[in-house]
Amino acid sequence: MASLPSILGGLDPTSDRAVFRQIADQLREAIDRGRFKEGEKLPSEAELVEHYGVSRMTVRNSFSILQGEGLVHAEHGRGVFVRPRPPVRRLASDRFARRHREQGKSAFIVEADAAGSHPTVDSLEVKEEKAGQDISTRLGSVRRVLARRRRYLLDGRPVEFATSYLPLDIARGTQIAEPNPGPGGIYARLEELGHQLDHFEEEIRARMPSPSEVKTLQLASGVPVIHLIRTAFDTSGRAVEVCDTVMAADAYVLSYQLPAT
Amino acid sequence: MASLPSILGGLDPTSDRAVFRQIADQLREAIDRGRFKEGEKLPSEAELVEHYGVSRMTVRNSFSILQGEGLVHAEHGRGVFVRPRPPVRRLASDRFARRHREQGKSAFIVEADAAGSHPTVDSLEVKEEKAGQDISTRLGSVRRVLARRRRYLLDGRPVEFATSYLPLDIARGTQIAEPNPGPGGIYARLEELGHQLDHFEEEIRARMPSPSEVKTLQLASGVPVIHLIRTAFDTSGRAVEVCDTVMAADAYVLSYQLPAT
DNA sequence: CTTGCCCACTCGTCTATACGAGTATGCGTG
DNA sequence: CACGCATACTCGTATAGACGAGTGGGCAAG
Repeated sequence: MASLPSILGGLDPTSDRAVFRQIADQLREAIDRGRFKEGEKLPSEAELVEHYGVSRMTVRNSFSILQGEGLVHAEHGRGVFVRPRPPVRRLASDRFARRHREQGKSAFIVEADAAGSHPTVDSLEVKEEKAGQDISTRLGSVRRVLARRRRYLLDGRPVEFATSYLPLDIARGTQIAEPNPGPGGIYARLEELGHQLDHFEEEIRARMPSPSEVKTLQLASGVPVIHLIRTAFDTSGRAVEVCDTVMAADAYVLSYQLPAT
Repeated sequence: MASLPSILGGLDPTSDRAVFRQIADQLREAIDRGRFKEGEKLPSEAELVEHYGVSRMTVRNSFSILQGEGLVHAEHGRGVFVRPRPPVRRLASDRFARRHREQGKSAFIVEADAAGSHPTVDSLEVKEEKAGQDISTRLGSVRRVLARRRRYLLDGRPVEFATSYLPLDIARGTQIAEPNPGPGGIYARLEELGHQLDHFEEEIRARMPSPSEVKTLQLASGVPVIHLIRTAFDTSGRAVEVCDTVMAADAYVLSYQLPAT
């Protein structure tokens, strides 16, 4: 690494911009310009204290800004690093097309394999439970539902946590209530049970994660989540499934095709 | 407000959870339980210092956690407040349907009026410029483009900043290059120019805002942005427009309909 | 009564210090 | 050579204090 003064400038005492913001600005710009590359270690707190002639808390304050922006992450005992942009998983709007369902594996496994990643599914939980207000409304005022919870990982990194809710009168006693729903997933089973799927409705929000989501998805600070709620409708117009998904936003790009008609 | 000890508990010195995290946990839980309501003022730093018997920086540290989660926001000289969840704007996937285009006003104005909000559009800029790498690729290797920039506000609050890029050979000299593109917007003009629209492609990402986005959208800390890139294709398969939109995530829910075929 | 100022309270910024805990390296011992 | 420990360096947590600046209410002067 080049010497600090050659990368970072000095402070402007006449500026009304707070010192810790000025430091954050300089570090951010250096990162943007590629003076610090992805995964690279930034100068230590002590070095910056020395360089700028400020106290350590001021430097830490600067780092905390960059952390909130998702630009860097600190590792206890090692240093502060430029956060690498992880490879993203693209979700195409045709990902539930029937033709993708004919094969054996789940959509997640197939896609990940194709992308050369190592996919895993864990924390599988299948149980009957009371539907929350929102789920109940979306499914048409059902009281109890079958909930299928699972977490998806790519190369060991959790990227998505999803829960499917199905009305008991549809799912109870079927393979949908089993941990392994069989080839083509629960959508294939639903169609076999006579619920020909007609269309899906997806609602998308983005927000900062709750503490429990941070834990489940092992999220770095400064990484939002995408909250997707999908409702599946059969040809009779009935909502047959609601899938509530929370995704690490830095791992996904969602893609949709809209007709212009 | 009830007395502090009745709302907030004490600290657990035996816990290995940091004190400032314990305080943040208690405040978060109190907010979730509704002990502090939306827009309500939290106890001041001094009060919490007194209640917990810790130093002021520790309390501020707790607040900064909650701020990062988007739960609270501080106002200089006034206090720390529970951040109200603003009314959200729903974007339906049929928002570009031709029938919505026949009327005079823009989609944004019509929707906002219907929702009882007061819509504004400002920072209008229309100019020719060099296309960036990404835009150029999406439009099919064009070098220069017409860029239309505008910011949308609801009841005075900025919620969205959008830039439309169009190939010069299509847009130059037409009403599309005027500040006011006329009734139905640029999509109506494109169709009049013989570019019958076929479909749109939308890419969605979520991330923390850059400092300039924080400024433009007046974002509170802990609010991510939704980054949407829409490409419009005409019936010949040509990309005729790319619209790059950055939205305040707390102001939007995106909604899509997908066929199951 | 109105105006304007003062003051108390609030958060914002910054310093200086202390100790704890995780990481990595190198050196000395076996 | 291999192992283990000491040590230096890193960030994490917490204290105590100081001054600045925005807000709002009360009080005094006009």
